[in-house]
Amino acid sequence: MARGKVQLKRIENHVHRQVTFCKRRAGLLKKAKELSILCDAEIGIIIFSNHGKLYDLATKGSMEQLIERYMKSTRGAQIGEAEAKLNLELQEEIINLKQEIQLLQKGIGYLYGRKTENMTLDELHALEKHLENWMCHIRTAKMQIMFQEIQLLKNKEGILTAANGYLQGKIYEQTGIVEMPPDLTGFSYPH
Amino acid sequence: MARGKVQLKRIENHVHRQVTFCKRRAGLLKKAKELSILCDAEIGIIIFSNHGKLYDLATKGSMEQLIERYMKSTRGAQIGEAEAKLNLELQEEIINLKQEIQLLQKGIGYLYGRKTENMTLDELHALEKHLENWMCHIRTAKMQIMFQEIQLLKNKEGILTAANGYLQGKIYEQTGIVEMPPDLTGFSYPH
DNA sequence: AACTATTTATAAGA
DNA sequence: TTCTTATAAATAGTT
Repeated sequence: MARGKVQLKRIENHVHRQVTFCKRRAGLLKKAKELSILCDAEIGIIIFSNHGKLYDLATKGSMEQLIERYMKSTRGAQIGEAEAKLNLELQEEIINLKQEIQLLQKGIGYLYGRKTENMTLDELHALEKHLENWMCHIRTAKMQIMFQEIQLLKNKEGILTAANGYLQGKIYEQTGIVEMPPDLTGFSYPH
Repeated sequence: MARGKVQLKRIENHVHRQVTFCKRRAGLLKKAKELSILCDAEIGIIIFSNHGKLYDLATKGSMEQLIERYMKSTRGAQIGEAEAKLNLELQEEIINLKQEIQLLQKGIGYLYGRKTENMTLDELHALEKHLENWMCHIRTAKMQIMFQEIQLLKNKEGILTAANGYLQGKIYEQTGIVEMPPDLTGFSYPH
């Protein structure tokens, strides 16, 4: 626009392009600010240089707000907002659940008398003993369940071993060959 | 910029403002397109008129893509993605908390005398961990109380020792005799 | 970064 | 709105 018309195409000279980018970018942003002030408009400009560097401008409020407004204007509602709302709901639910847990824990505490906050040393001692006792019971229960499982597995093993022997006998009858099961060396069958 | 300088402030005349908005908006968008082509830049412009009407321009791709790029450029990750992730995490936490509540409810049932028949091995494991955690808290509370008592006793000891010395001095003043307290051998006064 | 010859944008008027 | 035109602003090429 001065000392020679410019062709509307990519400037190939690297330095020249960089200088022009600098000048025109400043001009563009200035024009945008003027338009915003003169005509009371909300304007946002995002510029990525060919090297990926970001330049931006938002008159009136932040670019985020402007983008929000843009989203609302182009689509009915914005996805992000719905997600944010859901997030808040979930967080509330978590708070509620945590309160419920606290309540339950207090309920357990009350079983033994009082809240732990106001308890004396002796009471804490007593509670600790109770809890140890409870844990002992739980461990016993666990042991029982595990023992039962072991019994069950042993039974299964016995049945399988018997079936195995039967099948081997069958094979011997028919072929005269003593067929052994596949390699199970190192695998022991306890009784 | 012609036939008279313009003041950089809101144009009060409604019609005049509307005309200027039209002209300058066109100019701004033209300049943006030129800059984009000449300097190989990606540019987005969002304009809301004072009446809320939207005008926009995105060189290279869509405004959505540009906003995506802007988001990535300004923050490390994108809000939407981060929120979606957060949502999943929150939902997981809710599930965990609900399980915890079930566990505690079952545990309370057990406390009241019911047997552990209705609890699985995993549940018993988890309950055990809970109790261990609780016991840990209780032990911490105990330690704090004991530490406070020790501090209190040390203070008392200091006061009594001082009083003792004062009284011995008094006795010596009046009788010339160094009066020792009753037999406390084997009892040490730490500092 | 500063300078200026030109081009471009645009304010006011029609 | 659009066209015209005088003038302000922007800026390409140069230093």
